[in-house]
Amino acid sequence: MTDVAPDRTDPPPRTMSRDTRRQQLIDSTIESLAQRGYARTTLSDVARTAGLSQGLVNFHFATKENLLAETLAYLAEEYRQNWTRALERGGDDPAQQLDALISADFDPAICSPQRLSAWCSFWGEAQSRPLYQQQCGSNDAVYAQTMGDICTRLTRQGGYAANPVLVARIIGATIEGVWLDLMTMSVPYGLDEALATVRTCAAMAFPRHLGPDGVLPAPV
Amino acid sequence: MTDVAPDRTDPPPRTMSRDTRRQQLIDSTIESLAQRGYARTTLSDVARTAGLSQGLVNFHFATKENLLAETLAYLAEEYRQNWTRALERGGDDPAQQLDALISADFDPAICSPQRLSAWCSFWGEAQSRPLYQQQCGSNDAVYAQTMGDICTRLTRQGGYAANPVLVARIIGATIEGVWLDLMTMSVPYGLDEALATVRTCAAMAFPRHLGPDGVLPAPV
DNA sequence: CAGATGATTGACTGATCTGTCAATCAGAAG
DNA sequence: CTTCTGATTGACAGATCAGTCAATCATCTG
Repeated sequence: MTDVAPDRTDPPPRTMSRDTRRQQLIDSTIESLAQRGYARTTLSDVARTAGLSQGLVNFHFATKENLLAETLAYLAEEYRQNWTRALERGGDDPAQQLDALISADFDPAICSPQRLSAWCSFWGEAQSRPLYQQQCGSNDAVYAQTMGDICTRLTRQGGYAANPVLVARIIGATIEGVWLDLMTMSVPYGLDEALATVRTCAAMAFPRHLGPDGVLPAPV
Repeated sequence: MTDVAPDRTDPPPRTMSRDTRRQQLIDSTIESLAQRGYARTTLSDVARTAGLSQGLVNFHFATKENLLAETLAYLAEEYRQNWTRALERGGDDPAQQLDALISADFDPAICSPQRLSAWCSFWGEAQSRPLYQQQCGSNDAVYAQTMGDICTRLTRQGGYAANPVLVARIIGATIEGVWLDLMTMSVPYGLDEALATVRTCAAMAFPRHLGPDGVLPAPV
């Protein structure tokens, strides 16, 4: 909850190792989730992947459940920061913002096979674990609200007829569906094609502002 | 593989009990997956839910892995039959067929919270289990191909400009994304609103044939 | 160098779960 | 009624895993 990102690093060399180890173990957890799935991920796996002894996992995270909860929190925060920063770079134009939001979701750093697999592991278990569901849900709600606001402004600005909340839901659902495609298809398409797919979806809703390759040049 | 659906029931009373038990245990497995998730589903759970002794699960399915594989096969077949039959009732008109395919995916029998949870459990594990991945993937490929064909015909017939394969992918992704919404949102919208969302997506692609409430009356 | 603090190890424990199996039971066949 | 076949039970063995803990190691402080 309090210390997700490794901050305050430079001056004191004493506890630096603690955050390093925690991050190392979280990384190993993500890797193990991706390679072996949630059900078969053990603390021994995580420790071995990190090249550490298994007792250390309990030392730093107390319980397995806590390790997994903090791993999910890390992924959620990483994801949130990614689209938040992309949005800041998008300026004030809603079309630019919408495209920034979409593009951010297919940033290779966020959308790697490993990350997608880890996310999917949590989705599969979240349904029966209120803690996970809450963690996924609260973040998604903020994202959906942001997407809704952007679509509302773009609809108003461009004089579009469709219900912007519904359009935002469609675009958001398409993003999640394309993610699932990237995971479950035996021969998935690439990130560029995934991005083009969602952009095309957005272009169907806002054809005078967006195209399959991003924001259109001249809004007249 | 061979006997998924409970057929040949009436005349011989001898082995009827075998298929009954198998189906009973598969139903219990789905229930347990939905309530406790994949990782915490045990053979004892499944047996207790079915009101049977735990030894019986191994007697009928040999291994836990086999039970889960057959449960996934049952879900996949149930899903396949649902959209296949809906498509048969859709006649030859591609617009009718597309709407039938979309509607079928939100049939309460298929799209219940329990079924969605069970599916998501398998998705979460499928990444690391080739058997599951293959089973999910092969079915999805047929579905995607069918959706692609229908969109191709509708595009040709209606003189639409967009790439039908891309449109089919968008509609399919939206369906999967809406499913995820139904699972992960703390306050999800209803099946009617889910269906309206996907129909609106299809209407953006084929505005002269489809609307938010289904097939439009007059194709002129 | 000596002492203190915190990180690290790996063996161990207790609990849980899967799969086995001998014994039992129910119903059909003779 | 007796026999036979297949379903069913529940106890059990073997394996795995999460969490504990005493001992060790590294590093910093005085």
